Amino acid sequence: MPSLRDVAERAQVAISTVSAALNGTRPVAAGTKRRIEQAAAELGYRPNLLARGLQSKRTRILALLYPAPRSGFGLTEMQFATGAAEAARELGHHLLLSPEHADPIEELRHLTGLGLVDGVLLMEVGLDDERAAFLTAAGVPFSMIGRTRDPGSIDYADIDFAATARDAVAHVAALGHRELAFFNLSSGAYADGYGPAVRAGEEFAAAARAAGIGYVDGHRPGSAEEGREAFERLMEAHPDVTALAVMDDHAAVGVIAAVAARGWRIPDDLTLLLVLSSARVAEMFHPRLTTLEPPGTELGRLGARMLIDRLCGDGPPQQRLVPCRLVAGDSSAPPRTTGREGRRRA
Amino acid sequence: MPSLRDVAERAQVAISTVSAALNGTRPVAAGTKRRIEQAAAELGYRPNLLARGLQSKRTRILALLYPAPRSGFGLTEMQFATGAAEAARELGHHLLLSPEHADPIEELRHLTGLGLVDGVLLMEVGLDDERAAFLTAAGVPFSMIGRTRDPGSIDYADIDFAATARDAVAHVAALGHRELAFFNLSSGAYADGYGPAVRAGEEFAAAARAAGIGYVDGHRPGSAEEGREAFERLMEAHPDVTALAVMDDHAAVGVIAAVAARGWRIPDDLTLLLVLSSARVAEMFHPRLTTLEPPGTELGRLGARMLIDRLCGDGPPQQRLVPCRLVAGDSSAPPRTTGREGRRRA
DNA sequence: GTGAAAGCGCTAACAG
DNA sequence: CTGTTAGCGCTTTCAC
Repeated sequence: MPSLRDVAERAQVAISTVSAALNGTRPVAAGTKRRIEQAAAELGYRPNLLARGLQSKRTRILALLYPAPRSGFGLTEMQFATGAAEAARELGHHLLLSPEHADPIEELRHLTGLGLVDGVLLMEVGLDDERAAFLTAAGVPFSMIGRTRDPGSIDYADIDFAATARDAVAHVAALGHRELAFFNLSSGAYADGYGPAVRAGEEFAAAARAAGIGYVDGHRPGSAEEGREAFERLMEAHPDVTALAVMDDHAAVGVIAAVAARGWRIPDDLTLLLVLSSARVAEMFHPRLTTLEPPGTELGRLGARMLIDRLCGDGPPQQRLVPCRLVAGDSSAPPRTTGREGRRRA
Repeated sequence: MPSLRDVAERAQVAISTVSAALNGTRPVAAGTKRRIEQAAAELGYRPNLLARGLQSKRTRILALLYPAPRSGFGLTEMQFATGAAEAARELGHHLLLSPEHADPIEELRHLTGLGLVDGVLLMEVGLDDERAAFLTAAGVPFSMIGRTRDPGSIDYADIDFAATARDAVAHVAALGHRELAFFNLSSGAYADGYGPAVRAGEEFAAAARAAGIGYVDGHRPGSAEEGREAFERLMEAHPDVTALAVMDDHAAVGVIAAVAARGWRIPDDLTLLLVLSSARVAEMFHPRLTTLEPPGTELGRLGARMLIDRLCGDGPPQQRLVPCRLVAGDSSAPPRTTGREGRRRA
């Protein structure tokens, strides 16, 4: 690998001049600059990032803290990573994929102490996330995909649950539904403080209220079996519900089975929405479910970009909310008009 | 951040002694060593990886080349990344997630020229992969998840398609099936030289032959619609087929629809196997499909580990094949005994 | 405009 | 066993 010195020798100038010419750090005569650039090109010179980083205290490397995959982990989480990696790349940075284990704080202390990364990207952020508190205290630049309860001036990109809920409610309301039920994420799979579960729950309730349509929640099925049970209990207690929004993929499988078991069909007898699941998963269902697809790639990109912005200069905190995209499938239709016999057609 | 010098001052020894004590590079008196370790601990000293890398020419950073996600991309690819990142971490290394774009070779040249990474991990390896050729020529250490047509002495971890096919065939044969069909990956979604498609195709044929059961292939549906059509054509041409192995998730959706359309049920009238799809996807189906689940995490781990082995010392090339895990679902059963009316029960 | 020189934090000879 | 010294490749004063 050729170094600055090799370029300097070939161009017959001093090392510092080469550095200046290549980085534009200070004015260099046009002719000299051309000579240097040519020499660099001929030698295939690439700046050594380690040397540069050692000197400048900036490595242009970001770390994405990647929690150990748990149930419910899927495409969206992977999109965070790929989106962040792409955005980083476009902005001349690199992305380290840093798996988290038993003691996130200790690992964070270690990682940031290495001098290897300029900043950290947090995902799967809890409402009271200790990592965020630690990084703030340690003065390490970071941004979040998701957000804590009170993000203060921390940069973050999160799902706009209010808009998502509004869109979902508007979608079913437009079809004529007057009674909507909501199955939240299981309290088992996620700690109770898990942001998406809390926020989605609140916002769906608010959106339904604002739209003046009936609303039932309280169920939190986390598996197909629980989904089946939840749906049966729902129909017992609230037979007038005609539309259902489900957060958990597996629960949706159970709901579909339960619907079939009572001789009903989707969408004729029940409008089913899958919330926070990717369209790719929705396509696995038959009929294809209407989905509120989380903007995973976009959030990853935003998270990386705002972190890089922060590293470069400091502006005001960037806090972005992006709604899920409603992808209409074949699981939404006007409400059934009778009880058990299915919807009458005109 | 405290440096070696700070530790040296506090312990009243020379910098090089601290380095030696902390790295075990050369013998250090027990007492001195203890003093040094204590000083380091008190200061919270962390070695600066940049400085170390600059000097030692080893950064302990690996790059995983991550192709732009395309259709058919899923959990398995993510598992490569998380598995590799975890294994790297356990072995004291870091993993850079490096997205690939238009010109993989140029990007590879760039990445390796930066001096940032010690080695490269390739995934989605083609039978004639130009990246492998480039890295070999450039003398950059690398390993592959997947493999080229002729891997020579390159380290790789790949799926054991022969064992996978054998297991799948044995599974259906044990249930009593005598006629198996195989739907390969679409030639559209993947270039014709895509290893898994080619190898799985060959090995399923071989396994069926070896087991002495009838075998039909040639279909390559890449979507639900194509899956539906393929199944109908299959049943027309080969009405005696009772078991079907499908490589593409979406095609499986179509097959299931087609099965239902002709009034059949799974598994009573057709045993359906999903090959190379994660159990998580299989659970989305109803009934839950029997799956041959690719060892994504394992392959990622192996890939990282063999690369690190290669970087440390050089032994013989490591070439590992890992079979898919057969996860029995509710889509396999003994063959139907009659044509259209479904299986008679005893 | 350009060059010489110091030094980022570390490792690895080489003396002692 | 321990200290001194010389860089790794780069950025950055500071003279000229």
